[in-house]
Amino acid sequence: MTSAEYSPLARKLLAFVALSEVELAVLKRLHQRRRSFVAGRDMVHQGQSAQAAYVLSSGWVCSYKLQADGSRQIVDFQVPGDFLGLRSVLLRTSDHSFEPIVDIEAVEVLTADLLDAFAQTPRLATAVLWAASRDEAMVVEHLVGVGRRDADARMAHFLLELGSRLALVGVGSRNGFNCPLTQYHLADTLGLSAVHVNRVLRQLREHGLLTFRDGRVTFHDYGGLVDLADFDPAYLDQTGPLLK
Amino acid sequence: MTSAEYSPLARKLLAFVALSEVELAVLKRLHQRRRSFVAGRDMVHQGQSAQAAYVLSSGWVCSYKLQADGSRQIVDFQVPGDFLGLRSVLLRTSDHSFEPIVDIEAVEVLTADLLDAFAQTPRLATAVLWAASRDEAMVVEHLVGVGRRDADARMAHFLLELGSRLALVGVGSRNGFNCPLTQYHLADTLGLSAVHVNRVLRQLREHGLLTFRDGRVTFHDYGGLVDLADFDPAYLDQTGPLLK
DNA sequence: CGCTTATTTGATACCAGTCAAGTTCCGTGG
DNA sequence: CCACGGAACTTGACTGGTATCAAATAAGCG
Repeated sequence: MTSAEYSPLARKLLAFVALSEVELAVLKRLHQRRRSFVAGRDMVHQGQSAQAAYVLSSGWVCSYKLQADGSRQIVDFQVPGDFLGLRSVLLRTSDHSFEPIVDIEAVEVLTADLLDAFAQTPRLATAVLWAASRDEAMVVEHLVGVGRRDADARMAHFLLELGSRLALVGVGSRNGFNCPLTQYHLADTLGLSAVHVNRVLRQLREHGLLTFRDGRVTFHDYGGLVDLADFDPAYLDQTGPLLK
Repeated sequence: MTSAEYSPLARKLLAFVALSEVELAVLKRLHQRRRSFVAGRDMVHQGQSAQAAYVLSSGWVCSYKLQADGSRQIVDFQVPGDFLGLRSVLLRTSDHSFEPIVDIEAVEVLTADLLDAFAQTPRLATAVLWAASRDEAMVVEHLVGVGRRDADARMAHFLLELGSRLALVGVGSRNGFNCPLTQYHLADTLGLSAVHVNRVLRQLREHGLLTFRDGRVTFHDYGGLVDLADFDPAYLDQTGPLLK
C-alpha cells in the first residue's frame, strides 16, 4: 500500500507510530460513514453530549467556546486529517462548539467503535494519545500568545503556525497559503476586536511583512515575521515514527 | 484493596476507567523510584529532552513557557495525582519548564516502561488518554479566560477552578483553600502584571467576594464569584468510570 | 439593484501596563 | 537583641495598547 492510499487519519497517525497491516485494517473499519456539513452552521453545540467524533477529510473547521456575554474564543482550527470532537467523546460532554469555515467532508467515528479499537490494538491508543498531545501543544502555544504577546506578534505567530501546519499536509509554503478566514475569525482567535485586527493587518502590510487579502495570506518577509513572533515550529514537526 | 491504598495516579485513573487487579499491578510497577525537588528550582528546562515523566505525590508544581523577552506564561498547575511532563515524553521534547511551588515528592515514570505498559494493557492507555483530555480541557478553559475575560472575572474563575480541583482531592471547600502561590504566580498565570493582580485582589476583597492573604484563599460570596466568572465546573467533574 | 456581509478608517474612552516609592514581613548575621 | 537585606506586597501617577462607537466603502448575491 502506498502512502497516497491511506486515509487522512492513517497518514497522520503513521507520523507518530508505525502501524501494522492489522492495525491499519482496524483503523479502516473505524470510519465508514462519510458526512458533509455546510459552512457556517454549527456541527455540534456546546453542552450537547456527543456520541461520535469526526475525522476531517476536507475543508477547515474551528472549535470555539461561547461566553455568557456573547463573546467567543476560538480554541483551534482543524485541517484535513485532524480529529474533531475527540475530547467531547472521551469526557462525554461537548465543551466546545464546532463551526465549519467552508463546506466540509468528515468521517464519523462512533465512540463505542473507537474504544473497541483501543482494546484490540493498544498501539492505536498510543498513536491517538500522541496526536492528542500535539493538539494540546498547539493550544498551549495559543495560550502563551494570547497571554504574553502583543497584538502584532500574536497575529504573526498565528499565521506562521497555520502556514506551517498547512505546509505539513502539502498546502502552502513559506510564500503563503490560501486562507478562508475572515477578520472576525482572527479576532475571536487572538482575543482582539475585529477593528483592531484590521489595524494590525494594515501595520504588518505597511512594514512589508505579510498581506492578508482576498482569501490569501502572503508572507513577504518570512525571517522578519519569525523574529517578530519569536516563532519556533519545533512543536509542530514530527520527523518520524516515535514508536517502531 | 481499599481506595486509600491506591497510589495517587491509580486513584486518578480509576475515576475514568475501572481497572483490573492485573492492570493495577502493571500500574504499580510503573513507578518505583521516588524523587524530591526543592521549591523554586526548575525540574526540567525548556528545550531539554525528557526521558521520564513524573506523577506528583505531594506539593504543587506549575508548568510554564518562557518568552524571548523574558516574560513567562504559566500554563497550568499540578496538584497531587497529576501527571507532569507526559507531553514532553510523548513528543520527545520538553516544550515547558516545571517549577515546584513548594518542596515536592514525585515518582518517576520512565518512557520505555510507560509505552510497554500501554502495549500490555490497552485499557491503561485509554485511561491515560482520558486523563490527558481532562488536562487539555483545563488549558482550553484557561485560554478562554485569558482571551475573553476581563481581569476580575479571570481572577475569580481561576481561583474557583483551583478550589474545585483541590476539593476533588479532598483539600479545600467552598469556603476556601490553602494556597502557596505568590501574586507573581497569579500574574504569570492570568497574563497580567503583578501590580494589576494586586489591584484586582483588592477590588475583589472590597466587594466582599474573596480574600487572598497569608497563603490562604477565602471565598466570602461563592455565588457572587460564580456569577462574576461565569464559572461552570462541569469539565472538572467526573461522576464515575466511563469505561466499565 | 438593494440587501447583507466583510473591510476600512477616525475619534474617543478605558483597562491594564509601567515606573517609582514605600511598607511589611522574615531570616540572617553581627 | 538589633541591623540589615531581600522578597512579597501595596499604592499612586502617568502612559499606552486595545476596545468601543460610528460611519463610510467595497464586495458578493438573489
